[in-house]
Amino acid sequence: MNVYDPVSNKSYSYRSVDSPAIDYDVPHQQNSKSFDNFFVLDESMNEDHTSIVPEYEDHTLAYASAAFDEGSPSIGSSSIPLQGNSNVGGTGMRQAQRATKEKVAFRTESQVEVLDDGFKWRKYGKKMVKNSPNPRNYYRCSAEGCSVKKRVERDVEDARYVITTYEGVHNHLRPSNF
DNA sequence: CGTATTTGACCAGCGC
DNA sequence: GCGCTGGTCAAATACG
Repeated sequence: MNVYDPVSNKSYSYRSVDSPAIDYDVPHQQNSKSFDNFFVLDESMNEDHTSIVPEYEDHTLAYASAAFDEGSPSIGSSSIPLQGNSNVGGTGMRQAQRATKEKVAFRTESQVEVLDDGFKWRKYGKKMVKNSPNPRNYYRCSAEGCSVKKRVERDVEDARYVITTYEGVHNHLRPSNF
């Protein structure tokens, strides 16, 4: 899958995170292998342009990170270095027993906020968040019966980066127009 | 004219 | 409680 960013005039290539087929009947299982319908930038890009954002850390993200570490060495090794705003996760982390939903955050260098990841999204909200001049945008997967959400916001002090957080597991396959 | 987006209102959880 | 904050709803609007 390729995504063209008209502003930076670059074309990004995506691949899916490799993992065995997931069991859609168990959407919230505590199974690190249930992330295979998320997409990350190609390995060549990872070292400088992308990383998993640790600020949403709770059980789920720990699982997510683990999955990426073993499935995708380059991501794991490029690790999780860039955090200037780790205070954001402070309250969230202690709520460990909140019903765990799959939640994965990516930090991606891009001029455009909406990276086309192969799914169709319907925007349903926009919020100004504290400690950031940038708005946060809320999207829902527009396939019916599918309740996957994502939120997109710009990095606070590095406007070149976009933070995208996916939540949930698609109950359908990716539309095949890629 | 049907569908997507915008945007203020509304709501729920949490700390005080 | 009350107020702040983040997340969602929905009516109005824009858009094709």
